[in-house]
Amino acid sequence: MVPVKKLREPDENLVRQKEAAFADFIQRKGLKTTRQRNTIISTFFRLRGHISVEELLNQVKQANPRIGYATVYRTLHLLVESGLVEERRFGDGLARYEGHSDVEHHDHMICLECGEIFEFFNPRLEALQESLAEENNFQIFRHRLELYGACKDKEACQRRKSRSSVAAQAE
Amino acid sequence: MVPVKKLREPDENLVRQKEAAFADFIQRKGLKTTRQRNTIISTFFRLRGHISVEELLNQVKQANPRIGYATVYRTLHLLVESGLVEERRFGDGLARYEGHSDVEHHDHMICLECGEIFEFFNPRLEALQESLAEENNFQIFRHRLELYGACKDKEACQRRKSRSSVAAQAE
DNA sequence: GCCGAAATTGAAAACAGTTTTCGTAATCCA
DNA sequence: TGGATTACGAAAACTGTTTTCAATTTCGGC
Ligand SMILES: [Mn+2]
Ligand SMILES: [Mn+2]
Ligand SMILES: [Zn+2]
Ligand SMILES: [Zn+2]
Repeated sequence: MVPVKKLREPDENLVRQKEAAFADFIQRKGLKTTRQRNTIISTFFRLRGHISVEELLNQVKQANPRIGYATVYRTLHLLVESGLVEERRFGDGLARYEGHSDVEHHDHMICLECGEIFEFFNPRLEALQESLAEENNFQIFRHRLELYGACKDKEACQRRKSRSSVAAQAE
Repeated sequence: MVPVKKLREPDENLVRQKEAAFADFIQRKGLKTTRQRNTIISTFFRLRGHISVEELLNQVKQANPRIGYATVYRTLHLLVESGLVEERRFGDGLARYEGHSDVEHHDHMICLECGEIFEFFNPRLEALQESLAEENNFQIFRHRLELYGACKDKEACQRRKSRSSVAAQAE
């Protein structure tokens, strides 16, 4: 029931498809194709999970060490604007990015002990939000739902939980 | 059905109760009572809504212009630590604080046009989250649910919505 | 291919919100 | 009331992100 999505290995075909979609976007906007942007997006799309700027830059530098933060930030903004990528913030002060294989919306459970992030989607939950909004005469554009807690099945997370109590949330 | 909470005028008795609770907290921690902290907390508890640090400092300065950012930040941390106040972040890059008359948990709807924030609580929604977590062997410590959108009943918000499309979310 | 306007890059500076430092002042218990 | 301890406030530091700016690259038209 309501399975947590497993993070897929990025599918090479899908990656190419996205690269093409981004190229389209760039062209439509009258922007230029550059070596750096190509490096950045192809690196990004081949990563999985919720990637921070620093993580991405580190990977990118392996392909081209001269690429700097500014270009990565700028390219991520373009990716978001293109709709191919979503920005997330889970309260650790870093922006994280995910470019999902499927465009589906989903929500997150974040383990405060091991940092693992589970993704889930539940239609009843979504519908309930809609109906609550409706009742208050509110029109939802988007929402965010994050459950913070601990993995129950990992001894490590349960062990740590007992001493460190609830890890403080920074930002 | 599932009423949006109206922001109450802070009740003078409740405010005094909280001031006392904070004094207790300070004492239990072996900290000292200071004029500045008293000014800050009594100002804070008499405000309503989701207060930013700058907003609070502005108010505080009316009582004592010599109080600075550092002390306000430090006092807010203590308030959060005491459990009397919660920190919120709605994606505009500012921390906001609320000290609720009732300790109840609640979630938020945020109008991206006029900035108004509605609070709501729905037991079915909460229960559904629990059961989803259960299914994934996840233990929830806390969660955050925010619905971003627009007031349906304010012409201004509907008007603006049509041109500015969805306001971008900064942080 | 070459020109040149327009876009892009990268290093460094700027920014914004928040935290820390550090010298001075206030608190409060023995 | 002495004096160890805690707090204050201004300014500096910090962090993640954005902007600036001079130099480089792109690309449509010749
Ligand atoms: Mn995700
Ligand atoms: Mn609230
Ligand atoms: Zn959802
Ligand atoms: Zn809730």
